[in-house]
Amino acid sequence: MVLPRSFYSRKAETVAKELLGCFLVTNLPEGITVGKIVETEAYLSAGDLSSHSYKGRTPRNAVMFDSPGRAYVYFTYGMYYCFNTVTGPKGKGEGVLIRSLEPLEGIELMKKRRGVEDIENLCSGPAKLTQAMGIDIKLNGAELTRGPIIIQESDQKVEIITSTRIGITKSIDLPLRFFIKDNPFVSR
DNA sequence: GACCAGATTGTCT
DNA sequence: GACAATCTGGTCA
Repeated sequence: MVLPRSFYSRKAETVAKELLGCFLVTNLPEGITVGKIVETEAYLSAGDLSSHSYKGRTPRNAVMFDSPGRAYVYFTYGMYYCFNTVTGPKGKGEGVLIRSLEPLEGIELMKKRRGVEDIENLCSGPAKLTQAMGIDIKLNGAELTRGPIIIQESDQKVEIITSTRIGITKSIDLPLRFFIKDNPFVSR
């Protein structure tokens, strides 16, 4: 079952935790790839100084203020994309960054896109997984309730560990990173 | 293993 | 003009 919009309409921390174990699917002309979400981070709005949305709406972050359940894809470091889901009440500016996946289907395509052979190196980081899944800026604003990117629910129970977020320089003390315990595909 | 430099460009000040 | 929700490949141990 594809996760409905109501799933995303809750606060980012809740969505971030519940996305763990779910399946991210891209269906692009090159083929289908599927990965299990094993690591996420919540980004809030006002008060979260590392969130793109904390200073208000700009052309870049506009999608974060749009409807929950959309994809917020941004370009960073001159060469990488990161993938988020928009969450929370519409207009608030919250989102969840997908940080790593466990590759499940389309692994040969992932290897080709990434240029690496090691399975544990295919999707174990936010910029790695966008490359492996074929996600780029053209998919910014896409609806996750219908293709070409969707997220499917999972009935698996997972054990969740909480920690501080990675790769940021502001609001570094907030416990908004979540990952599946003992999963080898988590980044770092 | 740990640590460091370099890549490369959109975005905001 | 500074910096970025990163990754890779190098050095040194």
